[in-house]
Amino acid sequence: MDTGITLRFLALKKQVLKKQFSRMNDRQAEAVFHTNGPLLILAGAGSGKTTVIVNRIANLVRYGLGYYSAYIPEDLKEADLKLLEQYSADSQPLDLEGEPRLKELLCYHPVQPWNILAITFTNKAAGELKERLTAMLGEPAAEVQASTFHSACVRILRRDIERLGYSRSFTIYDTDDSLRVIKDCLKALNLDDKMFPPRQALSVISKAKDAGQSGEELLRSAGDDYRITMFGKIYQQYQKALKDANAVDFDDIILLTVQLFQQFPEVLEYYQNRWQYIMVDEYQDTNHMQYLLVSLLAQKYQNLCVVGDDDQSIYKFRGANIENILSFEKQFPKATVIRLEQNYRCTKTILGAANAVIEHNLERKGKTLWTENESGDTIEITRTYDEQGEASYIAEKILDWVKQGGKFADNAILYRMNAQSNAIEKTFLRHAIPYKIVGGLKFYERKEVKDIVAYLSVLNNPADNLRLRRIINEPKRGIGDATIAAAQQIADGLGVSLFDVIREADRYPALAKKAKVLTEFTGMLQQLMDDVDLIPLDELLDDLLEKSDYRKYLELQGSEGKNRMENVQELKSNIVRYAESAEEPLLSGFLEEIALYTDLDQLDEQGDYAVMMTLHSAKGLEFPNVFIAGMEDGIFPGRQSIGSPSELEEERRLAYVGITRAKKRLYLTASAQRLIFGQTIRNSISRFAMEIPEQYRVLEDKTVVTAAQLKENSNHLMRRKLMVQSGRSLGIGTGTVAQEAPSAKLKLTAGDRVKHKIFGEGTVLSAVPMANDTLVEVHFDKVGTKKIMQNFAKLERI
DNA sequence: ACGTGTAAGATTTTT
DNA sequence: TCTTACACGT
Repeated sequence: MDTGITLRFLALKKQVLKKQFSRMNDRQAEAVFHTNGPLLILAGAGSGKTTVIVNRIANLVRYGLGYYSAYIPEDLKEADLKLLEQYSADSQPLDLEGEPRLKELLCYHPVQPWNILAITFTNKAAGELKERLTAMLGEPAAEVQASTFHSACVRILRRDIERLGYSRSFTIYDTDDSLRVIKDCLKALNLDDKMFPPRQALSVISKAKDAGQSGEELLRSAGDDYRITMFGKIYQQYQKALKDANAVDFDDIILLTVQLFQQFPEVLEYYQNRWQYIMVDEYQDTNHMQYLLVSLLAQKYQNLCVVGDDDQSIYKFRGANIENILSFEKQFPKATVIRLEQNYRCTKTILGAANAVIEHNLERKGKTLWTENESGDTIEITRTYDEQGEASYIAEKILDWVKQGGKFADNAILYRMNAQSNAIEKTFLRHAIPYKIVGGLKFYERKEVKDIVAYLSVLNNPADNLRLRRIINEPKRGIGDATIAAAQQIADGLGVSLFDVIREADRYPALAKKAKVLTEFTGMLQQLMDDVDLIPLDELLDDLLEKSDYRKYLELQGSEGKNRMENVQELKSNIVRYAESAEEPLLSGFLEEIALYTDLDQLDEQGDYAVMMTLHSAKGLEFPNVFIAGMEDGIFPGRQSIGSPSELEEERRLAYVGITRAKKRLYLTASAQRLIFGQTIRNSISRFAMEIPEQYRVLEDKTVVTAAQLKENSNHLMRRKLMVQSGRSLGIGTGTVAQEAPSAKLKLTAGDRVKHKIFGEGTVLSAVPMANDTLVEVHFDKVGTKKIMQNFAKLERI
């Protein structure tokens, strides 16, 4: 064959394929066309990393190794080149099925979608990835596995955990459950929980698990260190409790999977063959065990692509090991490294600020983002007198924005800790700004929801002692601590579960007195268990509410109970939603889903709400306008981090994440004083704000309070008392949608006589329209002159 | 066994 | 400021 035609073919093929991904810049295209071998993509904020992942998968599935392959199809003819030429300028998706010859020319070893595993940080990210893949690839996208580390591992464990001595119906314990177990262990070991704070114990155990250390190994490594010895004992006890309850914690999910792979090479090989192409997003936030997991899986084919940004590593406190990304090239010597440094999200101003701030960190790979976007508005740094002033400032800016035709949903308010949301929430309520809070009081952490989930968990896994004890006397059945302790003792003695003991309570003299209630209780559960696989899940929930008397119990609680019932109903609609979406709805499947669920996952784009969340939750999101509240030394960076250079760097990375969430406008607010944990503290402006070069920012000082504002503030206090807690009802971790929009505009003028619920009757002195309301000054006959917001106080004219 | 009251404690970030 | 734990009385 003459070489001219083959060379022209290879060049033309590249051209056609490149055109297929013409929206990629050169670096991105390089990442997309890289197929085999380890690949590290250092992707800066807003550099289109999800797009790259999606396109890379699409390329693998559609064209396989086609781009770089020197393979020449059989009987290549001039007509083939003509065919390719036809498409060489066309970026429309090619119809490979409709043009078989085109497929032969362009594809080489296309990858089966089910051979691809994409790991993301949150379920939401996994969902988005799938959505975008479906848009590009159509049906085959469904076969690609996109999930979090935890859900991928749970699926693996569901198949094979019996090899490790657990049963397949294992329960997943969240942090709260784990803490309770630790507390029980401390009691059993006769240890003081002040000497050994449960949280600290849990963190020690978590670190040990990340290092692959068992309780015994921790104990052995302790030497004569008393504290570590004790933590080792707690760890042993804790792990035994989990295993007895057939439960795993978050760390176990990863650790056990790794152990499964290490101890059973045939299982590992199965998954190595199953997932020949692995992609990991947010690689900077993986911990050591996750690294181990990934390297085991990728060992055979070495087709591992990790995407991350060392500057956005913000989970060190949770064990994330920034080393994973910093030394990827050492761990995978043949790795290709691609840097994505063009930012498509932010204005030049915002990006300049972000770059300048992060440059103060020493521990980094070092990269500088650039953008072709416009320079945009200057960053406003505003210092207010107190947190109410801060909140009002934010509210004002948002109302301005909306008045100019913008949406509430264009705005995000980010803060360092959830406690800061309160002041902002109240102010938004007052200004009728609709908002949603992500995180904070979580839906699945509410007592009534946890109770019902505990019931369901026990139905699924009767060995789950912890959850059984949670519900055994909820609602009250006359089964007290003494009875439970006696039963637990028998259970421990016989080496069976608590459930098995109380089910046959009449066999044990120690339980004789309570045998009737105990067996009634287990009988009730048994009836439900018999139905688990027979009736729809939502019916099961209804039965449960009746048979357990939980509904009755809530009904006796008046309005509070009503509220709780609403949350239970919300749980039920979640079950229905799950049953509709799952291929095979199972109780265990539902429990698994909610165990790995976070509030972030249900943040939807529908509805026009301003969003409030912590800086951590904001990772991966973007908004036209971003407010970062509490830009103060002592808050952000937090007090504890100021002494430690490495912690300070982590805080600075968090600042970097926050700043780069903004597409158009960035507002930083600091308060001269604020009430936190019941104490007033004074802070100076955050060093991070000051690290932004002056060319990008303006500083505005609003700390000087006018007399009118002071009065306004005291009115707020008064009004707050009137407000009671009107909100706080809606389900699923949403905050409350601002209630009533300003009611019928009653125009008041000086001289009008009005009536107020508490102050009685009075005469209007002045009325000044404000944001969404009117500030009226009224001289009340009995209590003198007051300034009030008209709509809020529901003034009536008489 | 259960409900009430008071005291102490805790507050970073979360799969 | 808010929640949780424990002690007390019933």
